Amino acid sequence: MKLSLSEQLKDKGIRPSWQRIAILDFLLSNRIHPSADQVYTMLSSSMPTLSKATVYNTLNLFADKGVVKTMSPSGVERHYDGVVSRHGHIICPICSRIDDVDYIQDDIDALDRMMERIDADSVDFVINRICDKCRHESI
Amino acid sequence: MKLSLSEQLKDKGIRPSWQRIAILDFLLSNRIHPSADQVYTMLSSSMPTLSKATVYNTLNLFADKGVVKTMSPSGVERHYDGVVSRHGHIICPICSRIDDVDYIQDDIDALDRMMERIDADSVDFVINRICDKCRHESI
DNA sequence: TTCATTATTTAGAATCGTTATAGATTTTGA
DNA sequence: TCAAAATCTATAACGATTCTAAATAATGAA
Repeated sequence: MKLSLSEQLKDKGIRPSWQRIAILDFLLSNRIHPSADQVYTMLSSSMPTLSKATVYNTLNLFADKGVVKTMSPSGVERHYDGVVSRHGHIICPICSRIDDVDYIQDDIDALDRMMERIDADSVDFVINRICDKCRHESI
Repeated sequence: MKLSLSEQLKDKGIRPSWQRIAILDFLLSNRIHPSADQVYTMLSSSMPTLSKATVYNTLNLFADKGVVKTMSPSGVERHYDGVVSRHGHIICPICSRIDDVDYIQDDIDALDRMMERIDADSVDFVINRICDKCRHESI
């Protein structure tokens, strides 16, 4: 059965304020791996009283509790992914665009072997690939 | 045969100023994956006129030319690795310490298969593991 | 419900990492 | 040797993130 957003947050020990629910909802229905600023900008039109500090606090809280994963493709701005099930990311080294890529069994086996060998808590791939848009523009 | 640092830089199209050589030398002889600020702080005692801007400029130039690799373990500060040959990184999710880990053939095969499949420019593992120091302190 | 307590949100200031600017210095090659 | 180009320096500016203190909202006991 599928849990509501509110119940998903409670499950992770997070009190489900409407701001938190809105931010999680945004991440799950817009899988664009946004930055905190993008989340704030895109939500503030429908939530005029939303504060940027709340967005940062919430995303940090989510990251702490494992509700989101973070990545820093450009190294200067943190981006957030609301989908925490196992999948990889293709990152464009030029524009820092992030796309999802599903693992095939081969990948999962390799990751599992490495986790075992290193005694790791988690292992992920980072895949660098110039995205189609940047590839065309650079011609 | 082994190239001097100066020749290594020339090979990548970088003019080998003594600041650039010193920064590359630091990265290669202190494999601590330092931040720009760490590089600046640790070098400025022996190079009193060194400017922080030079460190940032140089590290950015090195990254552009493929002399170093960058990573953002904590997401707020960029770190630099002077060793660009293929190897993985174990990152402590608590203190952001970065350690090297050599790939075994198995890993390399899996990475190569994934690169082929995705048409990627490069693929790396990101291995999360609480380091021994943090593991002990959390007891 | 009412009240006190605690958690959350807000706005703005402060901080920190990084980049931009402009002038000084060094290097290069004619 | 001298002009042109590249590099370095110091500092200002910027952008992302965190901190602070006050306001608001939620909770639970009486």
